[in-house]
Amino acid sequence: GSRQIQLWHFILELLRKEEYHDVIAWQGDYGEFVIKDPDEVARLWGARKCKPQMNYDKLSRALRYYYNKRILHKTKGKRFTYKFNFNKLVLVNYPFIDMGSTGSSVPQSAPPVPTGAGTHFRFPPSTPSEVLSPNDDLRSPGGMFSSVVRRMGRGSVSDCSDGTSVNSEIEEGNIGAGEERGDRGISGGGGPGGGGGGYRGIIHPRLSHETLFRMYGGPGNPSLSPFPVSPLPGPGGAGLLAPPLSPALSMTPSHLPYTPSPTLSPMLGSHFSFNPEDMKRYLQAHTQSVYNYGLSPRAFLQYPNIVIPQPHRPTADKAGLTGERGERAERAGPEPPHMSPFKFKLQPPPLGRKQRDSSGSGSMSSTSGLGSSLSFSSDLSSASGSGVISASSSTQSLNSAGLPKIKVEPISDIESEEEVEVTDISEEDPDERDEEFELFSPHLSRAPEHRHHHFANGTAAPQHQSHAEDDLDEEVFKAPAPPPPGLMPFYASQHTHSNAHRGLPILKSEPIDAGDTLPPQTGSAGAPQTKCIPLKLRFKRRWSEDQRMEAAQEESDDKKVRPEEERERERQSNGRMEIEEDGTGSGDGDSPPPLAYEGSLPTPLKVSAELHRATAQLSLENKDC
DNA sequence: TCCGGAAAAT
DNA sequence: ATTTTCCGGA
Repeated sequence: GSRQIQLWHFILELLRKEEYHDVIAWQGDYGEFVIKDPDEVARLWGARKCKPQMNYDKLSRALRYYYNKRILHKTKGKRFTYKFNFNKLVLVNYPFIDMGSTGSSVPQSAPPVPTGAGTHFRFPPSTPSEVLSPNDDLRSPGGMFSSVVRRMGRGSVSDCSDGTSVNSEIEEGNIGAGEERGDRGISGGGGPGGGGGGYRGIIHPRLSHETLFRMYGGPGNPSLSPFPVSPLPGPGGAGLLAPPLSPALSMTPSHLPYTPSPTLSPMLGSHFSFNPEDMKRYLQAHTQSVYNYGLSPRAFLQYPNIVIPQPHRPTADKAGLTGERGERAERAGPEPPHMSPFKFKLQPPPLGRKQRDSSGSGSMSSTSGLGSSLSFSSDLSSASGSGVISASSSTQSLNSAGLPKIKVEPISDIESEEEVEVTDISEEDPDERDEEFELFSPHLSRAPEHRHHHFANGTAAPQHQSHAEDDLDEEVFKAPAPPPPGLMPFYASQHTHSNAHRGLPILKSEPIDAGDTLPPQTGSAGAPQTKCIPLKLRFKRRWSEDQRMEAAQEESDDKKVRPEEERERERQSNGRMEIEEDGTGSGDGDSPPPLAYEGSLPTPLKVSAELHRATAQLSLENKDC
């Protein structure tokens, strides 16, 4: 039944609608949400699935199945609280988003930074585009909740045989009133504060719907049914109209380039897609968070388009400890704006080749600097074709601005990865690394060229790592399909300045070579890679960043797989107690994302804006029972 | 409450 | 393949 809506999609749907804030809402941080009214959520879910007998017990069982899939985790110690593994959900699917250019707007809800290191650090270097497009959009009213929903031809109304008849609010987000809302809900009138009343009152659902539809070029794609999901009466209330609703759109004159269509949708099986713009932002945020958390930069490897500020690193210094790079950050100027708080090794630009390339710039990818050098083998990718190889890596080119951009080497560059992992990120838990690795590099393959390239660099290292173990991953996490060519313009439009020259990412397809594959590190970082690791061992670790912070209250992984360690860790974690509670007073100031719901929500929500945004854009289809 | 095994249902 | 149902156990 992958065809049908999946529970996590549904949850996300609910989460992004303030109508349901009384029932389920983001709380805590970074993907954490609380089911405030389990019965209601179950009821809604049951309605959607036409399973009147649904109850929280069953629903929660379904949620538990997500644990191993790593879509969700339980936040221990907090009742009815779960957490999305958002990274996976998003990043994996939108590797092609260029994070480099988007501006500094990311700050927001990057999850709490443990060390505080992140403060001065801004991942996305400021760029011209940043200037041009102020990030204020983040806060702007309509921003985050616009969404595009793709519906099946008949998807709009699903009728359950039983009388429940409730399906729809979610599906129809915009339709007039929710029938069932009446019963519980938002009784006060629209949840958040009864005061203003829900946005429904403010925006005419219909109107907004139409408007958006239009914006998206709806006519062209009838299947699209964008609608505003959130009120966000912005300051001045101006935000109600369509344009404001989607800052992304407004910023992107030609948002049209990205027209979610079934075929184009990155998520193949699931009908779930994000607006590229938002994704871009999200990714930025994520990136920042990665930095903040001191995660392995490896995460970036999967995203060729990501430009990482180059710490000065003329030559290959392998063990380069991080120390030095730390502080010279220069903003504008031809130099890379930031240094990364953590140490990682960037792939040295292949000098000789680089130059050649710059002149020749034959095929896009390598020259473009951003071209993706990776390919994801996904259903689509196969469809889309095969393989081109992007050149590797590192060719970096100066952008028009003259900023040297360095692209982190995709998987192919094992060496650097290893370096990173082993040398630099000591803190990092091997497991996590694995996780990350796996998370972000679903199905990658190396092109032969890469190898050569590497050697040329002198970095010939035992490369493996391409690891192909994603078999474990679920569909949802499958590698994203290569961005449709049509999408690319998106970037260009966004970043005319620096990125315009970039070529389209190219897909390279390469059969996964088992031999090459490097199994995720199982534990010993330093240990030599073993070619074959038992499947069990390879099982992915569930968590990544925040998990660690949160202290491990969460089990690290599948007990089954690695019983011993896990258990232990878990024990420790359990020992820990959770203090967080709701927040009334917590000074934390939950930061509901920049969104201002109207006024303020009754309940302080601490939500990761990125999460919000991203989820806001998701679309799902198929609501038929 | 939460966790998962098991089996059935879709 | 995912979810529903049922359920014993912590």
